Amino acid sequence: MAPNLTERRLFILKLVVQEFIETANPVASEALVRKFGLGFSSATVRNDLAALEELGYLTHLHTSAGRVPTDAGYRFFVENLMERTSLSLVEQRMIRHQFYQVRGELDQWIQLAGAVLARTAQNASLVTPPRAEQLRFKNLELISIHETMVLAVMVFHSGIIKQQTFGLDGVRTSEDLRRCAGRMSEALADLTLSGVEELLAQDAVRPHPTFGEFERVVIGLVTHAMQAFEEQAREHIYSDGLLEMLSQPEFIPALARDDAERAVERLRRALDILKSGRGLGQLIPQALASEGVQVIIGGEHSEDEMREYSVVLARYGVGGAVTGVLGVIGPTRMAYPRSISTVRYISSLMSNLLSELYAGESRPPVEE
Amino acid sequence: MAPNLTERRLFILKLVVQEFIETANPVASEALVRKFGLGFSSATVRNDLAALEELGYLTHLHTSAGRVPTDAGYRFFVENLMERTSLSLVEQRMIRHQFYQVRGELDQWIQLAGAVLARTAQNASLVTPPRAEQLRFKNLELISIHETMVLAVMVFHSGIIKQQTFGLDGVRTSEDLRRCAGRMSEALADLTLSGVEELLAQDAVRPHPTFGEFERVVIGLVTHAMQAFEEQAREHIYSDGLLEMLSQPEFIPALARDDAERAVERLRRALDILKSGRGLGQLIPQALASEGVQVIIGGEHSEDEMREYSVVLARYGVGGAVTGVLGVIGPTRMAYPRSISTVRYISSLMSNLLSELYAGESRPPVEE
DNA sequence: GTTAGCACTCTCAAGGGTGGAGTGCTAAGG
DNA sequence: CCTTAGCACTCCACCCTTGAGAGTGCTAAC
Repeated sequence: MAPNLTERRLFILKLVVQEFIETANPVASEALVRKFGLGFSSATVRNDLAALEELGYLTHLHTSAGRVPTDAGYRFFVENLMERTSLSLVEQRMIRHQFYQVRGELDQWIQLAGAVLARTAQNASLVTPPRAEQLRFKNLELISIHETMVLAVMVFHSGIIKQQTFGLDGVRTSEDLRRCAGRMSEALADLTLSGVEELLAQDAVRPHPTFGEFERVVIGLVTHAMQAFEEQAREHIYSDGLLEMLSQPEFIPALARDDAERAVERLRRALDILKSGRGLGQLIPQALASEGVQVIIGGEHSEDEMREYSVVLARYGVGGAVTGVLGVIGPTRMAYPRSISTVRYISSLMSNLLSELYAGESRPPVEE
Repeated sequence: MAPNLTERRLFILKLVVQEFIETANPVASEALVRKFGLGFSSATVRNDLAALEELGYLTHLHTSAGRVPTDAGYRFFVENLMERTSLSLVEQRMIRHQFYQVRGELDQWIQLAGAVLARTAQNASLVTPPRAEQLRFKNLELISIHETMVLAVMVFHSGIIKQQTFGLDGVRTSEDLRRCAGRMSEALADLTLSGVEELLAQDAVRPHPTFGEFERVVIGLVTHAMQAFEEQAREHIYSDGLLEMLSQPEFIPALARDDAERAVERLRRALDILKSGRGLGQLIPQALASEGVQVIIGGEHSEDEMREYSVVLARYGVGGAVTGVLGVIGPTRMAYPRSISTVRYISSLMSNLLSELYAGESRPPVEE
């Protein structure tokens, strides 16, 4: 800690950050003294504020404006000043209850997690589906939709399902299809993508005794589906809470300190980020490789588009087996303590649910 | 047609609407004469504009402002003045090509339709998944995830799939599960929701000979899934193109005639409508029951929230069997000809794709 | 090191004036 | 009777000014 950071200055920094987070207005020396009944005068506070500005933790937009935290200021706040809180037990219980109501429906969890994150942190949320690092084939079913049209349902370990329809050359009975599906299921069981590809390659060299044209088409289909999935899983990000984020003053022209113009421009930018995932860059893979809650603040992003946003992320999942990332995204003036505790809670809740699903053993109840 | 609607007045009305749609600025008499080289003076145009205003097709916000179409004006334009155009062949081909690339993946169609609609009409889009008016059970598969956890995959006619995991009391082998699934598949085959419910009810009165506790749990699961689906299908609307809609001047404060405030308020409203489907009211069921492209303009909506928006909708699907709705939503100042032709094209394209899938017979190629 | 006092800076909101755009009306012309 | 030129009138949009208020930075005294 820098030498000229006295106890008092730290305290004042903390107050400034908290106050700005709460009110979204630049905070003035006088106001601090008044609001918190500090035992020293506003002139003293002014000196300290100037010192904190010198250190790079605060700025002000013009001479007669109050102070505003810089990214470094938020960072310092998050690392050293913030009190580590948890969601209230009531909130925790309400959240658990909601998850209980959609038990068994994995894809609902993701949506629910997104919605709860957004609502609780009052910002946008993003969730990636849990992803096994390697998809393993489990089972195949072929269902005739009509004479020449077949629906293939592929089930993978970890409960992921892909469906795909395709046309036939000739007509096949359902019995025929069922037998074929059984045969294929056996042949492909437990294979990963590379395993399936290998099988296909071998078959090209020395044709498999029981495979016909049809079987090869199906294997091609499976390969395609697995490839598509691996690709898409890397990309696809579910997001929610635009409306919640929009209720932040940064996006409300009347309240925005600067031009109304910019409020909307900001909004467009935010939408773009959430929709395309552009700007998130390496954040997701990075979070997947880390433990605990990651906080990335404004200019710390590698992407310039994110200069005005902060992201709070955490990994969830069981062991190294099935993992995803979830988090909150919002303006740098974000209620970090709340966002962090929300993300932490939801990620551990999701981890528990997943481990119940996959390991059959539940961890001790989530507690903070 | 009202008696004092001369040829010329109709022509002028058409020009005003087109011009306003294009520029988003109130259109002045002088400007019309200049831009289109009309063979009569601005004073004449002014008289006609006044007459058209008298008839309720135009307004102006204050004495010295140009004319703006009313909802009735748009309506008249759409019904009587607009030229019925089609998408260019190049566009049609590009769109077809994109659909070709995701052939076989039904849920991708929906997303693609949403994206294409939005991009082509430069507004937000909404698409409901194709829905059979009655879900019919086809097939069930039970897959053991681990000892006490089972994944149920339910397949319905029309290729809809639902999955649900659930816990077991005891341990069961996969062989056991498979047999059970086969038994259940047979028992429930081709039943609708009410059929399954009836079966369950009968079983309560006089227990089915081959059903055990486990079978009853599974039937309960199926019922639940079917109920959830029927409920959700009614509700769930996929939407896209927020960004496209945001690029309309109505949402850009600098260009909005009125306050910047309102541009953002409008936006929040639009987001809310798209996310919750609130405000769409009876539109979807109505569109499902109609043929052709429906246009609902501003105040014609039953819901007041939609006063500033128009919706262009069309049903798609095969016969009465599997149908959905897709369309475009945007400010009343919408490029109706383009929106309508886009919606018409995409809906007939989707219908073709679906009929290929379900009927095995393809309609003649889509052409306008 | 702390504080009171004060000059200075900058924003924000309100007021007033001006130019321009566009209409509505009237009276004259075809 | 329809069309048109001319003109007064209205209202917005923009600019400028002004004054109040907020908050700082500095200085000198404690």
